[in-house]
Order: sequence, then C-alpha cells, then structure tokens
Amino acid sequence: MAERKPRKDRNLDKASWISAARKALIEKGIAGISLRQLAEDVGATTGAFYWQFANLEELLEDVRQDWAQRNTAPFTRAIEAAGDDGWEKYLAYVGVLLNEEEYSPQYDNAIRDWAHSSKRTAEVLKEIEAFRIQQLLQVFLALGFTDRAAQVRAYVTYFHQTGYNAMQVSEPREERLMNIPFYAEVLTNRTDLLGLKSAEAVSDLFAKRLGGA
Amino acid sequence: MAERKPRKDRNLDKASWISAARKALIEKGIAGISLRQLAEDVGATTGAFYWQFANLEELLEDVRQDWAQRNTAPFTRAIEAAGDDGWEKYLAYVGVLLNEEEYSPQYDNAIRDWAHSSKRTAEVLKEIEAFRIQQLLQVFLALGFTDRAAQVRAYVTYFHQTGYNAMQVSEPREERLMNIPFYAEVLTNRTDLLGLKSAEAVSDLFAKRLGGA
DNA sequence: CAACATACGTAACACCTGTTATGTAAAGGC
DNA sequence: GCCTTTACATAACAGGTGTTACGTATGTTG
Repeated sequence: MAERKPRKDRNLDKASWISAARKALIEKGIAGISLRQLAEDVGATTGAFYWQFANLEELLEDVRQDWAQRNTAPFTRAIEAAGDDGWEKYLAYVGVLLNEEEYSPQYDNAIRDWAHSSKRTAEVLKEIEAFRIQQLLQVFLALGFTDRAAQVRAYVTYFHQTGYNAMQVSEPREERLMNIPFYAEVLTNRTDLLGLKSAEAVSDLFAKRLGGA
Repeated sequence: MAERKPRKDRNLDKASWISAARKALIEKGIAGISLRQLAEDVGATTGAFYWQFANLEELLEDVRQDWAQRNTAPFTRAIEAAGDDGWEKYLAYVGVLLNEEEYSPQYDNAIRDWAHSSKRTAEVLKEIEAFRIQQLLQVFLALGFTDRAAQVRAYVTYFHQTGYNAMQVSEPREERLMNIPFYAEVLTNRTDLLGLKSAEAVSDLFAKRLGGA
C-alpha cells in the first residue's frame, strides 16, 4: 500500500497536513492526532511528513495559527462592515454566529480542550479571547452602555456563546432562531426583535443584512 | 521501590484510585490518566489496580459517577434550602458558584473535554446538564418569568457560567464580586444588588445566607 | 503449625506513539 | 546519457500504553 504515484498527481504541501490535522482535532480532540493516521488521510506516509515539517510540534503550531485566523476574521469583517451603530454591530455579530459556514464552533471547542494540556495553546487561546471580548465591548459601548455595565454585558454575551458551543446544544434551527429576539432583549435591553413572530422572519432579517453588506 | 508494606498500613480501596484519577483528570485531562502514573500516586503498582477493577474502563465509569454526584448535589441542596422565593433561589445558586470548595468548575471542564472523545462520557454529561438547566428553569419560573422568556434566561445563565468556567477566567476575587450585582440585573432584571458598593458588601450577603440555611 | 485465600508486586505481552536512518523513484540540469 | 536534487516510502528504534500471567508475602482459619 501507499504506492508511489507519478510526480504530477501529488501536491503534498503543508496545507494538506494542516487540513487533515484540523479535521482530526475537531472530530477526535488533540489525542486523536496521530502521524500515521494523518499520513493515511493525506495518502502518504510518516516519512513524507518530515519533508514538510521539522516535527509534530511544528504542524501543531501551524494548526493553532490556522484556528486563530479562521475563527476570528469573520467576526472582525462583519462588525467593521456594520458601521458605527451599536445595534447594527450586534446584529452583525449574531449573523456570523448563525452562519456556521463562516466559522466553526467545534474548532473553538477543540482548541479550548487542547489548551488544558498545552501551555502554548492556552497562550494563543487567551490572546484571541481577549481580542474577541474587547471587540464585543466596543459593540456594547456603541449601544450606549458604559463602564462596568458594558464590560459585564460583553462578558455575558461571550461567555454565553462559549457555553452554548461547549455544550454542543442540539436544538432545531427553528427553535434557535425563535430564541434570538429573547437573547437580544436579555443582552442588549432592546425589544426591537420581539415583534418577529416566526423563525423565517428572524432568518430573513439576517439574510437581508448579509446581502446588503 | 514500591516495597511491600504491612497489611494494616495500606488501605487501597476503590476510592483511592478514583481520587487519584479525578486529580489527574482535572490537572492533565483524560489523556493524562495512565495506570502506571495512578499506581505511583496511590503508592502501588498496576497489578494492584486489577484487584479493585476489572479494567481501566471500570474505573473511568466510577469517575463519571463521582463527578455527577459531587458537582450537582451542592446546587440541589442550596436551591431546595432557599425556599419558594425565586430571588432567594437565584442568590442560593450564585452562592454555590462563589464558594468553590463545594464544587469544582475544573472538574466540569475536564468532563466536558473528555466527552468529546468518549461517547459514554458525553451521555452522562448530557443527562446532568439537562437536569441543571431544568433546575435553573424552576428558579426563573419562581422569579416570575414565563414560557420562552424563562427558558432563555435559564439558558443564558447556565451557558454563561459554563463559558466563564471553560475560559478559566482569572479575575481578582474583588472584581468578580463587584460584577455580581450587574450579572444579577442582566439575568433576572432585578436591581436589588446594585446598591452594594463594595466587594465586602456582596461577600457578606452570601456569607449571611450560608449561615442561615 | 499447616493450609489456604487475600492482596498485592514483577515482568512480560502486544500495540501504539513520534522520530530517524536509509532506500528509491521521478524530475531537472548539463 | 549521466548526475544531482527532490520528494517521498520503508523499516526500525525507543518509549509509552492497557492488560495478563505468575510469583510471593501477609493474614486468617482449622
């Protein structure tokens, strides 16, 4: 097995290994990453791995950076694009959360798990989370909250989302959409969305905003 | 090493192994649990282990049950003891969260991590979390919220706490105490605690309640 | 005092891990 | 056509894992 293919048919670059590692990390946790398994996934052997990376740790560091980029950029883009209005910024944030093709909550979970056994991962995670909370703080300041009130609402919003992801809640999408107006009321004190009486109405709101941005 | 001690000096029961496993799980995650390491911790060898347990899985199942009991009972006790008033129930819940000798958020984290690679652990976790959220729902119903509003506030409260723990936030205790009135306002809409202007005043409130129960 | 069950310790098994040394087929340069 | 470099595959090494077979000291019973 693992027969040698003609040169043109193969393109074993770093990205292939990172992609396989990301997939394994998300599906089975950091303990599920094994060189032999990764090699099988990319259709190569462990020997090939060491042509692209000095060692496993080098790949893992690339995975950390891959996560930091993939799971942060979508929020930054959306919130910036929403303009200066706080309510628009909040809706943009929720919009990214709902559109899970843009970012992966499971990726977040896997990194957080990994951080418990890897100092370096904990370091990267801490840095990114501080950035995200700071980002949410700006949203709540733009919404008119000040000082500790804004800080606490940013915390509740982020912690709530983290907890929701960590628990891998499996509620029907309709249920999730119907809850959004209520979450918005608790977190921002704004009742704007409570008039939306169907899941479709909520869904449309964010679809429209995505198109307009 | 590992010399044979006189029979009277040793008490290698299941609890010793469970305790060592709990410690290892919390500190290093499920991957950090190794039979040889556990044996060293309890001052025995792997051979001794198989006298108490049929295999590793049997110990791990005991650990799952250990967690379910330890990290749920304190909340049940406190909320029941608080009587029928919703506000008192909420304060009792927060009181347990603050008094981390009663339950271990790190234990929760470790179990949640483990659940990502163990179907059985995920099963136990899911069951316990459903119970906890149901418990919080009763608190918010007692506070006067109804239907989806009560449900959403129970979710936000639990998810927020889970996220807070998962992130291993390292804020000074004074900071944490000062935030409590604001969290209470966001989650319950009650402003009762906003008058407390010092960390000590918040701390006293819960100390008094603990004594009175 | 002898016989027996209890409660371990010791050592080995098979399997898995990251890593490395070495072999080798393909591509490019002269 | 030869030579060198590239890009792998193969196989082995050292060290870790759960598990098991077996030896052995201790405590209990007759």
